Amino acid sequence: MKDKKTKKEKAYKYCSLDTIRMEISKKTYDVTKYDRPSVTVDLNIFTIQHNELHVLLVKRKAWPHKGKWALPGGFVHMDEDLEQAAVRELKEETGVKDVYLEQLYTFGNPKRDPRTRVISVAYYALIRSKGVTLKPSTDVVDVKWVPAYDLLQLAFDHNEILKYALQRLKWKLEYTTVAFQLLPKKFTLTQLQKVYEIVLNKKLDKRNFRKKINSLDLIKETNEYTEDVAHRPARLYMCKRKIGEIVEIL
Amino acid sequence: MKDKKTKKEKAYKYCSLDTIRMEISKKTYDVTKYDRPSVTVDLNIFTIQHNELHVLLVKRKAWPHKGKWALPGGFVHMDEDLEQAAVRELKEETGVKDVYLEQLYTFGNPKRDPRTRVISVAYYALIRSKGVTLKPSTDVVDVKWVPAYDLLQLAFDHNEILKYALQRLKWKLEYTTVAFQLLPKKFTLTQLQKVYEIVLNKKLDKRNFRKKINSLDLIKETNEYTEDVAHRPARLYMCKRKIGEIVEIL
DNA sequence: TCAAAAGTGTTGTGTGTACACCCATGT
DNA sequence: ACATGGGTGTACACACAACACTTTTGA
Repeated sequence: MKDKKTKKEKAYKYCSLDTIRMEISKKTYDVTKYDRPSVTVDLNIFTIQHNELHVLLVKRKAWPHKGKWALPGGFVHMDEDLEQAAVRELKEETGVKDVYLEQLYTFGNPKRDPRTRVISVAYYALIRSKGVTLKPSTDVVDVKWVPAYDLLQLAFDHNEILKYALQRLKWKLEYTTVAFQLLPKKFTLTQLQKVYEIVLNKKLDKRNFRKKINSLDLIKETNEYTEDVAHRPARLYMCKRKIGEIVEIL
Repeated sequence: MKDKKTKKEKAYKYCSLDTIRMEISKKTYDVTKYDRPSVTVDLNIFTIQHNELHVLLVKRKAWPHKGKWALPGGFVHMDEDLEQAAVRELKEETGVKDVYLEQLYTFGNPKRDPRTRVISVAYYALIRSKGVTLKPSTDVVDVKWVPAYDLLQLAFDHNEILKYALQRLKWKLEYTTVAFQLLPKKFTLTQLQKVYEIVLNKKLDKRNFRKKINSLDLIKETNEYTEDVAHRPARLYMCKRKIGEIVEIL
């Protein structure tokens, strides 16, 4: 082992600079000989508004699909991690920040973008839309929340991506603690139940839901109650767990 | 609507070729102005041999990580789908073909490859290793099956990728019908149970396992039995379902 | 006093788990 | 006859589903 290493070092020591350059170019040959695709990130950002699940869309300013609605996203820079790129693009294009992103899937159909070969790594996240101000960047004409189940014609293959994200979201809700990301820090049990009903798109039994949530040690009660409501005030709860933790919920 | 289209066509009709070229270059500006990363696929191919889970590895011929074991994989060509690339690389590097691949995750740490920025889309698959002949391509020194839980030092971030694949594999086995991919077309219930015990790495109760499998309508019995065994022959079964179908099994 | 949502238990049904013995074959 | 894995049933515990009435507040 040691002998070999010494030998190798020696070999390099007496090489001319050109030989070393050639050596390097040989070594990187397989990397540089191919054309490279572009890589983008696309983001599925969900929230709940008016008792409906919404997704964040941007209106495209430029060709291709100029004027169409699309998922926010953009090109990955050479020196940044994929998730970093996603966070950056989201902030740049929409003004939304501080979200916990999760990777969804990578879409690589060679024809999905007419400009060139573009491979897109899709991410998704859930946020509380209260207090978030959307500000379209110079790259897009507009940003808005759209009901996630509206069959809008999106740019590129973004309909497919969104469909996939919605599927994953349902699964995540049943098996992890992500639902709490859609709620304020302090929430009522009915609000929590609504989140499940909206995303899973089915009615749930109040008593069974509460029994289940209580049995899971997910939340702790506070001594605060909803105020100024025209009915009995509801106790507020807080989530005990880390976001995204895996727990079988429903 | 119709009016707009006519207008656009007219606009182009009277443009000089140069104007059109400029137009196109403006349109594609955002795509071409960035350096592009390379994109690879990496494959986690699993099988069962000698009552142990094995993963397919190749020994690297060239820098970087020359001589180290790595997951098979390689660069995605400009005109091929990601999964196509995975299938091609697998066949080229190892001789393995006809596998049902599933996408795992995309790894994009900027430093994961010392040559340049390389983003890797990881895939995984389960195969029956009986009858598969491994033949290393000219790109690699060797190909072999390695026990999946052996803590081998792999090239790049392949240890991390493999760990992730093993986790996903366990999940897949419990919630889908992938286990059958590790078995011959006709198999005994004990063989099926072994697959679960090996991958999940825990003993299962024979009677409960059979009861569960039978209740799920996954398999149909044949009238064939194992032959030449030094004990009571076992009935052979076949899978009724499509591979990868989602069914809660354990 | 009415409207509106909050909050609270019991019972039946089905599913998972633990557990031990006889059977068919080859040597 | 013995070693080896094949094949089968029951009892208990626990989780899930269905279901209705009282409480508290503001208007």
